[in-house]
Amino acid sequence: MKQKTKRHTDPALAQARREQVLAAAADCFRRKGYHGAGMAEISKTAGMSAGHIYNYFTNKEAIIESIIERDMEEMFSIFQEFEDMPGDLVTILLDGLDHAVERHTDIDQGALNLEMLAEAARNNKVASLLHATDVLARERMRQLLVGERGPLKDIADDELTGRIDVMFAMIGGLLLRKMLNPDLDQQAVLKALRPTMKTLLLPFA
Amino acid sequence: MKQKTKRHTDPALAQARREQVLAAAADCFRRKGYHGAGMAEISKTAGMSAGHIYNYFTNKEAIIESIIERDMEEMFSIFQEFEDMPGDLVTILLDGLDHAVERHTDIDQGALNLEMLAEAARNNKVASLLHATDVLARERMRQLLVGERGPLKDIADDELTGRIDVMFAMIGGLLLRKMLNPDLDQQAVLKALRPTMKTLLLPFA
Amino acid sequence: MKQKTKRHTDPALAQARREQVLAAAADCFRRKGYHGAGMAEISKTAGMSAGHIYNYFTNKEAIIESIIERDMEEMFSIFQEFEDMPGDLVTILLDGLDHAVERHTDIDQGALNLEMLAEAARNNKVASLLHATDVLARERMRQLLVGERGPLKDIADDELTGRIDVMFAMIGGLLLRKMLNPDLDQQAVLKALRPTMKTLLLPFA
Amino acid sequence: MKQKTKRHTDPALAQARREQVLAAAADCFRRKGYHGAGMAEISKTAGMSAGHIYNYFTNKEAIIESIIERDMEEMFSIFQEFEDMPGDLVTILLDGLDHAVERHTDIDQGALNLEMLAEAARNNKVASLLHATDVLARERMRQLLVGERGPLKDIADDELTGRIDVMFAMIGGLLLRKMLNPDLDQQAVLKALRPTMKTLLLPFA
DNA sequence: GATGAATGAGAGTTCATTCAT
DNA sequence: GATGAATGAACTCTCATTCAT
Repeated sequence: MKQKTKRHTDPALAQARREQVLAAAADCFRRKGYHGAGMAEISKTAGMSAGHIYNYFTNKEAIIESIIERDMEEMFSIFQEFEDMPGDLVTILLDGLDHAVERHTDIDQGALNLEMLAEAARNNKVASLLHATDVLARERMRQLLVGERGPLKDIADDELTGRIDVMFAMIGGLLLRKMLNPDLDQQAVLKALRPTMKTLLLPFA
Repeated sequence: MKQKTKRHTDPALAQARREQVLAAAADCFRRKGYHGAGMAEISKTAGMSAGHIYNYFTNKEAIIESIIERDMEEMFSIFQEFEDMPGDLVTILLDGLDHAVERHTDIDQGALNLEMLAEAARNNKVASLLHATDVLARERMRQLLVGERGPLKDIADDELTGRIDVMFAMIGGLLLRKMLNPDLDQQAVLKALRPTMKTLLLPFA
Repeated sequence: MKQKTKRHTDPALAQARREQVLAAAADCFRRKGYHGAGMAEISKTAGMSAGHIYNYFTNKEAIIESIIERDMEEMFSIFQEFEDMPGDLVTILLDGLDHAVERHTDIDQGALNLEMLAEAARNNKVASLLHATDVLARERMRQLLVGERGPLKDIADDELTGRIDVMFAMIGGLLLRKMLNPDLDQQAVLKALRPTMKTLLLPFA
Repeated sequence: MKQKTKRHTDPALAQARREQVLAAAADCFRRKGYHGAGMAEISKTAGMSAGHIYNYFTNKEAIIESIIERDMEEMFSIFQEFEDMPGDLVTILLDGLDHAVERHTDIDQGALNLEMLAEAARNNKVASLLHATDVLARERMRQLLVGERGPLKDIADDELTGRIDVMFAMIGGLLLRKMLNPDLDQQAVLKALRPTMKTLLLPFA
């Protein structure tokens, strides 16, 4: 429901317009929040009239939904990268922490993510999308960890579940840290993060 | 700006009224979010007229600001408890995880906290309050860890900084986990969380 | 659903405000039509802010519904008058034609009635109200005609049905006549109308 | 104003296009009403782009005006039929009632007619067209009734005027009846309608 | 001739805030 | 102190109309 089914004669143009809107909306949501940003402001940022946006999105909600879906796809590509990398998985994941910290301490993206989470608390569609995304992310992670190359092939299922949630909490929590502590020292965080993640990636003693 | 400077003839009554409003507002924000809850609903929940609220708070923003201040005080009392407990600090902190998980997976409180964080991205007053609270919380934690009974008396300053941020990220991140995965298994999380926190509380090998 | 259930401290004031709005809206609908008249215009005509109207009516639709209900009540009082009058019913009804013509050639009321009928074609709630009103009106008329004093006690049921519909068509149709022929001569109409109605009120030869 | 004065290179094609639009618009207005039907829907129904319609009609109003003109012509052809029929005029007119009832209880056409009448209350052009049509219709009827074969050659002029208005009210009113009472029994109506119309077509006793 | 992308004014509605009582 | 009637600006969304192609 997040994209108008309306046919456009020039699909490339339509896609370009859609992306214009998504970029503008993401920007506005970051700065003003979902409710704080009006369609007027979004349209001005997107460089098109407010009315025209409705040729590409059924309503404001559909815009944030599309943004979420876009993010979802991006997340999958990250998992794919991990899966495609050769070598020891623990090493790969620990090395990946640098990027993860980078990504989760981008204050603009963080603000946007918070908006989406806050919106999820009162908008079922948004909540469903986020839940679905999370289910898939956990599943991908699980398969990574118990797969052929996985370091946790032998642990109990619910222990694995707990570990994954704690990993995600830790990484996702960085976003909150950056909001609450803008001076967050990434290098210091990484130094503490690596041994901690290692604990989670290997069987407990 | 969060409290009217207006003089009230009966300061005790005024204080009671303020707390009535704060409790009602927190309740409404939890259920509907900051933007979703209207002054009408808050006033009904508080058992007083909408207009009357403005005798105690200059506007809606001032209400959420006051709620944050109240929460801040609550957090300090938790640190105080840790400090007052006798025995081994690592044990105390690890035992405290049960309560921490409990507190951070309360979905209503989580929704409210997310609202406040999201609001911080665009409301300077809210941001300042949260930042100040966080500075104090980190400081309390630091003193706990490097204090007389502390397990990390000997590590470098910036390493300690990193560890604290990761601990806070991990605990705070649980809030996000619960929002994204409402079926979160608290016991499984605790089982993974304890060894992980222990890694952070003791010098790395 | 046409009246807000919201409690008002001063019901008399509330009622007065409601009537202010209804009068203003009826006026605007007459002049501009239901769709042509905006809430802004109605509120200006009513002498209150647009927002305030929503304290008394849930939405614009509820306003036209209330107008219809008001008209419905007026219609019943007219039937009541007929029923309360002593004397020969045929004479009473024929004498009532003067008022009927008067009422149905009021061009403002006519315009408003047409709006309501046109709106009924696309608004189910309005249609239901009008249908319900019409059912009741036909029933009242039927009881008048077959009642103790009625002139058509002995005719078949479906003949009676047909007669009532033709009577109502004839009277209601005057409204259309006045719209199409503003110079309509009321006296001339009455001269033709009386014998015609008499034909309908007495058994056919 | 109802037709663009713009010159078209192929007038026949232009005329065809105009009729395409009129047919589509009439269809849409019937189903959704004048205000309920958008130019987008009309253009889709007409099988041409919205913009192109503006090459044939200055605006939406011009479309309904043209529809009225078309209907006007249709009405005249009905009178012509009566005039061309041989035999007793009273019989012809009474026999014509079947068709009249049929035509005036078509609920879609009725909705369209109501739209036009309602529109007349606020659109002078529409009002003028309808008035002019009505003048002509009354004149045709008058000539039928007082003509060579007419049954009312000897009655006073204003009595005739009144009778015609009542006849038209009765027939036109059926449209209202059908809107208010969709279950209207056509046969029962006809049984009551014939004697009533006969009363109007013959000198009063 | 024909398209439909694009506009922008204006629609109905909500809600934080004010103020007379 | 307390009320809630009243305001009005801002919101999302629609749609007749224009115009570059």
